[in-house]
Amino acid sequence: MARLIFHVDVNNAFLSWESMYRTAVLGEALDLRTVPSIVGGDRESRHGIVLAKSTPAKAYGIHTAEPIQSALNKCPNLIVVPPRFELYHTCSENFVKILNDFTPDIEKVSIDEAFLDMTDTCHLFGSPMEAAEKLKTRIRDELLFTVNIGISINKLLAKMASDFEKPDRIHSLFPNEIQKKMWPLPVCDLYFVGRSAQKKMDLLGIRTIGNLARYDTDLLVSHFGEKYGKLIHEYANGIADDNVTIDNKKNKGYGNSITLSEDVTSTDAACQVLLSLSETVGMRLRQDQVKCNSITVETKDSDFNTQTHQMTLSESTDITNVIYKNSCSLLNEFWHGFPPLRLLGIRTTKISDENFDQLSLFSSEDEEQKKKQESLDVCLDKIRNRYGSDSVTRASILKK
DNA sequence: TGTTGAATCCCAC
DNA sequence: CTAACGGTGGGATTCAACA
Repeated sequence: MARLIFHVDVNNAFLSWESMYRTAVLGEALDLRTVPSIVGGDRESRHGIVLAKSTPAKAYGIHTAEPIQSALNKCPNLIVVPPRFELYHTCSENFVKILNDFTPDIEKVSIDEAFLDMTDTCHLFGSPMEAAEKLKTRIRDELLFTVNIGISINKLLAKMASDFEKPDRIHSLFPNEIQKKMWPLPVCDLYFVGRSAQKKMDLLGIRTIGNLARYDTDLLVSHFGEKYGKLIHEYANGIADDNVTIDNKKNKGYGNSITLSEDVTSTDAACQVLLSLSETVGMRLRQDQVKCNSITVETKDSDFNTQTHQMTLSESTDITNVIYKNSCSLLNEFWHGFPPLRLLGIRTTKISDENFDQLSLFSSEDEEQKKKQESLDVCLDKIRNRYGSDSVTRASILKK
């Protein structure tokens, strides 16, 4: 049975929310949306990239995720404002609340976009266009920011449609419109065609989505592999068999990484960072009542070369100290102070939600030790939840 | 022959 | 003239080890 799918995308999300807040709440006269402006990370601590741009900034060729310095070179009078993540989360929650009035069948893709399966509820609001119009208007009137809405029969086409002309617009992309509306677009506009695939396709003379759609499937498979070759060919033809899945998906991994304000050149300093990362990752595992059975340590050196090393654990864990100790030994396997490290990260995978304790093959002494560390984590979690994450700090971090 | 683990690469936002 | 360069999560591919 044919479905009706909406993709709703907040226009320039962080920047819209920021300027909405500044004008409506702080009473600032300037609307950042009307001038070349960006929300950007802190350059002092080396987090200086573009998080969101205004439409006038985009006209200067400024892209999301590019270095702020590079953006400033393109537009010297660019206005740069710091992010307010708590605000954005609130905006996102309000956004989803309104979506919920149109269908319960919502898949939130990220902080600023969602798929809606409107198949069963659209009739309550009129035609698909009328329903989208009502949704868009409610968000604009009540929340003071604009969205684009894409309408089609599957997620891929709906998403492609929402990316058409912006802002504050509704577009449909039904199968009979693919040739006219989607095929003329550059191939890199197609979902899942990133930098690498685009480069390869350029060499093959594939410039538009239409070129790709009509390209020989077997030839694509030979260049891009069985899986990806077929997928991308189907996408170019608007074929995607995907359901809107209501978000109860569980994480397959939990990770944290940080670019340090200064390169690290000693194992002591590096392990201190790993401890802090172990704390946050461990806390998230315990919060979700899951354990991990594999740990990966990631490094990025001063030349931006990244490396990862991983290990499987003998026993699943959610204990901060176990994650910490193993992370340190992983790092010590391949790094001894050189080259200087710009970034450190920990990622835990092989997640299980077993609520039972696996029988230990080890001594009761080890069991005792484990129980102690578990209750230490429980205790620290409680204190931090009640009094804030800064209320307790490891002595080893204070020493610095 | 097929599976697993580790390292790397790719993609999205 | 060159540098400026985030964080999180999902997945595929490649290779070696192993069953």
